[in-house]
Amino acid sequence: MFYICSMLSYTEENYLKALLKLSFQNEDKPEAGTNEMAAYLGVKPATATDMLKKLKEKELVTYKKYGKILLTETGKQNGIAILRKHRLWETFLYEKLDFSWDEVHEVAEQLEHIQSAKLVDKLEEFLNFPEFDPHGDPIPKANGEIPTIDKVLLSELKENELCKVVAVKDTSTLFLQYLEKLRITIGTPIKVLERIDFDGSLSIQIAGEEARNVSMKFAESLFVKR
Amino acid sequence: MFYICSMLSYTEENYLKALLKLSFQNEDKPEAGTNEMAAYLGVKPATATDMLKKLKEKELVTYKKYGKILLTETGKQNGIAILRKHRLWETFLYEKLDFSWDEVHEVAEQLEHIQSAKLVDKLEEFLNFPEFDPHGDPIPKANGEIPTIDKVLLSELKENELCKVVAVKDTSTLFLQYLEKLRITIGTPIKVLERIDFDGSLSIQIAGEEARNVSMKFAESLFVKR
DNA sequence: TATAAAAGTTAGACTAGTCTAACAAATATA
DNA sequence: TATATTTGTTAGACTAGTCTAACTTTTATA
Ligand SMILES: [Mn+2]
Ligand SMILES: [Mn+2]
Ligand SMILES: [Mn+2]
Ligand SMILES: [Mn+2]
Repeated sequence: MFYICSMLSYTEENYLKALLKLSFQNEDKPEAGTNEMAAYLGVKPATATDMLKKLKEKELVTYKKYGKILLTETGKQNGIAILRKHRLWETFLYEKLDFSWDEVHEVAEQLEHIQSAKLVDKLEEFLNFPEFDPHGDPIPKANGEIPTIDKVLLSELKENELCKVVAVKDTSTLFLQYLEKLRITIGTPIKVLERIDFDGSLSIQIAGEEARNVSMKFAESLFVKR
Repeated sequence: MFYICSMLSYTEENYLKALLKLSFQNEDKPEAGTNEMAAYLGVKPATATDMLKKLKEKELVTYKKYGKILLTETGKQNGIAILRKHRLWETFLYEKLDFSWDEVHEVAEQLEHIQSAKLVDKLEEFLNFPEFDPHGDPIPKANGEIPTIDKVLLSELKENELCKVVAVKDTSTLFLQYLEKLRITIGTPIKVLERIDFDGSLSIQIAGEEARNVSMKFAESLFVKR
């Protein structure tokens, strides 16, 4: 794969991954803006502009003054490589080292920058070629392919529909710990008992337990499979 | 342990570990000089001087202009913490990911800087509390203790003495790959058949195989236990 | 002990990544 | 369309870590 250029700094890698994540987020248009990017990375817009120029120089993004930012194919493949490492490490921490799913992200943010092609491939093998990380997000393959799964937001279900949790949209500690408290994890079956039109909240049954009301915000943060 | 201060940069950590390694190397006097340190780290003396001032400011080393450098207790404990991570990661790569013993060091140089107390302790547990890394070097415990083992250089043995390999002194790829070629690894039994006074070389028997001659340089690079 | 060599320091410069403050362009809104 | 708001850029400054070149101190040696 001639795409993956290995002389990227820790920081450049973070920008590429951010751009990739933003391109997933803004589904239709995979473009991003300077401010959006800066906000995502926790830096000031001026800082993002500078880095953008550098990434453009290296042909990792296309962009012109006051215009939108788009990853080039090389930029995208590099971003995917980081995302792959991130999710493999999260899986390692979760599966092998007993980290909880709200703890893995922070450490994977560091581990994703370790440079060693052998390491990532061996890690994947050691984990038995997992397709999804602890949050249900797809783990890119070595060739850059990203597994897909059909999923909808819990909020999209109709009354009496049955489903299984497949991923979390919100990966914040607060949400993940709330899910743990509700004993919801990847694979948990949920039935929608009632939709409350007033505020968009739902009455749901978790793994056959007694009914429980969850907010619209909650229902829009959980991906399920019908 | 109030010793471990976590706000050390990647670079500061490398300086502390280098100082610790040098203090082991110069057994009697655990001091180091500026040039020695710079050479070890692959930077120029001027660079080392600057960093030294910073480490002194943080009370991680004691040192005065034109004087020798010594780690403070805090500096030492921080250095030990890095060394612990380095050796645990080397063990992980070797034991779990099938890295060879000449490949582990480079990647562990990166992994040793990952910040997460939970990670290192869980990793140690996952590896079953190993006492020695793939090169036979002791892995510091969480409390800073460093296991010891009595070992001598192969070159110190007399004719007809029997021993087992316990560690390598030289961890260069060239030496490690040579050992592999000779089918010598940690635990391999060796018998000294003859000492050649002319050049300090030895005739040895490796794991009961036929006799073989090894140089003085070789014999001074291998630690064994009688 | 005088001098040469080795060891160590200082001054000044550079890069990567960041910031603030001022400005410019694009977009939204009245 | 004129103006206000949002979005993005530039200029200039700062920090960490590095370098080279010139200088100083210490140590070794004749
Ligand atoms: Mn994550
Ligand atoms: Mn994840
Ligand atoms: Mn090593
Ligand atoms: Mn080692």
